[in-house]
Amino acid sequence: MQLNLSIKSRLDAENALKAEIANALESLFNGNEEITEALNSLEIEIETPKDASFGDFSTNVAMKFAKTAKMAPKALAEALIGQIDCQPAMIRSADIAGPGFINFTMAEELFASYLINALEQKGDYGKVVLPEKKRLNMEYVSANPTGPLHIGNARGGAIGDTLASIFEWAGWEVTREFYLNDAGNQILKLSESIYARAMDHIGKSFPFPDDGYKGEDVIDLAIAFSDLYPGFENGEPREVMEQMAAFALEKNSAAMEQSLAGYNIHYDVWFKESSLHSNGAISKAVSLLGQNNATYEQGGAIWFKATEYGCDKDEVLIRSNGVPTYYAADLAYHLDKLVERKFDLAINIWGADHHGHVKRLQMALAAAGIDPARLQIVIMQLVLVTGVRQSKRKGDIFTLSDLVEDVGVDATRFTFNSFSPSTHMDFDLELAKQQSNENPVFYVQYAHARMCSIIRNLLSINEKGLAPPDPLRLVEKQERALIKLISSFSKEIAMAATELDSSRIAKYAYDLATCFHSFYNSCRVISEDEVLMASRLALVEAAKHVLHSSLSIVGITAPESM
RNA sequence: GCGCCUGUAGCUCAGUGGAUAGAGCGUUAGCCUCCGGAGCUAAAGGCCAAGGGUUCGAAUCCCUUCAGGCGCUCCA
Repeated sequence: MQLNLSIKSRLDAENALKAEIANALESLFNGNEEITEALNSLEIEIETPKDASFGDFSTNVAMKFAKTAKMAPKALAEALIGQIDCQPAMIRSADIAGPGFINFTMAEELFASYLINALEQKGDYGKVVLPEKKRLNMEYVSANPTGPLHIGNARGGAIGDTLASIFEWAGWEVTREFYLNDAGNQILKLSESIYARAMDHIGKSFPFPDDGYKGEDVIDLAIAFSDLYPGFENGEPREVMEQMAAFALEKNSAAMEQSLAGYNIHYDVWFKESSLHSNGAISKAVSLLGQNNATYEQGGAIWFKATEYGCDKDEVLIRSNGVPTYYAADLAYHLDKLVERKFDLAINIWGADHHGHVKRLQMALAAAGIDPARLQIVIMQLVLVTGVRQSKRKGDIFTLSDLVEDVGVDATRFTFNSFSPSTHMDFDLELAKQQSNENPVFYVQYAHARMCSIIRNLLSINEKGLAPPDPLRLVEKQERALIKLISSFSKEIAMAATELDSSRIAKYAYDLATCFHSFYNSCRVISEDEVLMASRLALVEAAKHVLHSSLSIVGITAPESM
């Protein structure tokens, strides 16, 4: 048996295969300068054939390059195969199919190498080590502290937290951050709402603001405040409202932190918007744009020349009353991330109702001399709950805490991570509650519990000294499929990070569970054949590590029994 | 009116420009003397919203139209 253990995963194999194909093309067209030059810009793609019977990998390079090479796709494929070196540790055979696909069947030794690496690396299998550490700031939820977190925040939290873990697996150093909007008009509106409710509570009347916060939580805050500060109604209303704002901010942000902790989300940094107002960061940001000739004054306000940067209209940075807009604060905040704190990349998860802000913010960064690609925004479409959009300004909302209580953390996080962010989700609450037992998350967790059970059952035999596993014995269709899926884990992580799509990992975990259940039903692990038993046990162990890792990325538990 | 997102099985959703468009739920028929049946194996179910275009090849890229969601405040 000749093993090349440096090929640890599907990614490694793809890269080796690409190099092999590139070499073959090189030697095929050696001497033809025109074609050799075109080769430099050719991207060789490796795919999985639709049908496993076609082989393990395929490439369309012969079809793609046929025109440049001035050859028929099939003829080019034929010539290419003639140049490819079939080595014992890698490629076993290559053949042509359809209009000019080249299908590769890989050597058994390759799959053995995957499995041995997965067993050795255990819970670290699939982790990427970058040559140079990169730093990511991942900001998500960042809800206004004007009330409890709602179901849309639950989606953003699930997506952001999982994407953060994906980047950690992809080799990045990640800071999880919450931007606390503790300044601005909405806080004023909140304090007016509380004041009106508090007056109402003590039997006095005060007009409730037109677009005030009507939720139950505001009444609770008002009652708590009036109990704590009896006689508040004798104070100057504006001063009392300021006290109320501070009181509500503290209560609400603590409540948000607690709800998020109950949802298994923990932040490294809670960044206060108010700090940008008090430390001069906002005026610094605005004058930076001024220095770059990107602002002007009109009607007493300072404007950003956004149209010069391709936006629909110019934007106010400093109002005529001297108060900076949210926009100016957001610019200062992102300059703080990218300049002061020197993150290589900042990713924000925003609801679709903020999508119009994406270009404006990126262009303001550009005007400040920052590469706008260093800020990536993931827009998630809004969650509808039985046809009603969630808003804090109407009463009767369904909160994150309600959701966790009714549906559970695991099912909620798995569900939100099963849909790509651009899906307009309709969250059917009744169905989620009823079907929580049929939820796909249990199917995946059951697979993990089953793996653990098999390993437990074999523990006593294993301790007595089982024969060493021989991965080359794993030749059944289901065994091979499972090894291949295990080896694809790092590729899934890489793709999820590149596409900023957290849903890939939950889908992968589901596929892995399906693949394992299928293996379980057709291949018995416990067997008279001790080498086969040891080999299958090794496969189950490798699958368990990878399933456990993928569940931990999604932020849910991997139970050993259920 | 302008911009962003979406339209795929009865329902909820996947789908790297590639081969016969896939899952789950629901429907129907099977499967343990045996490692956990919260499982497995099948069947049925499709004009990929509509119409053009690009090319060896389009659910995927481009244009137009239709339908739905969201945005277009000196709000955040």
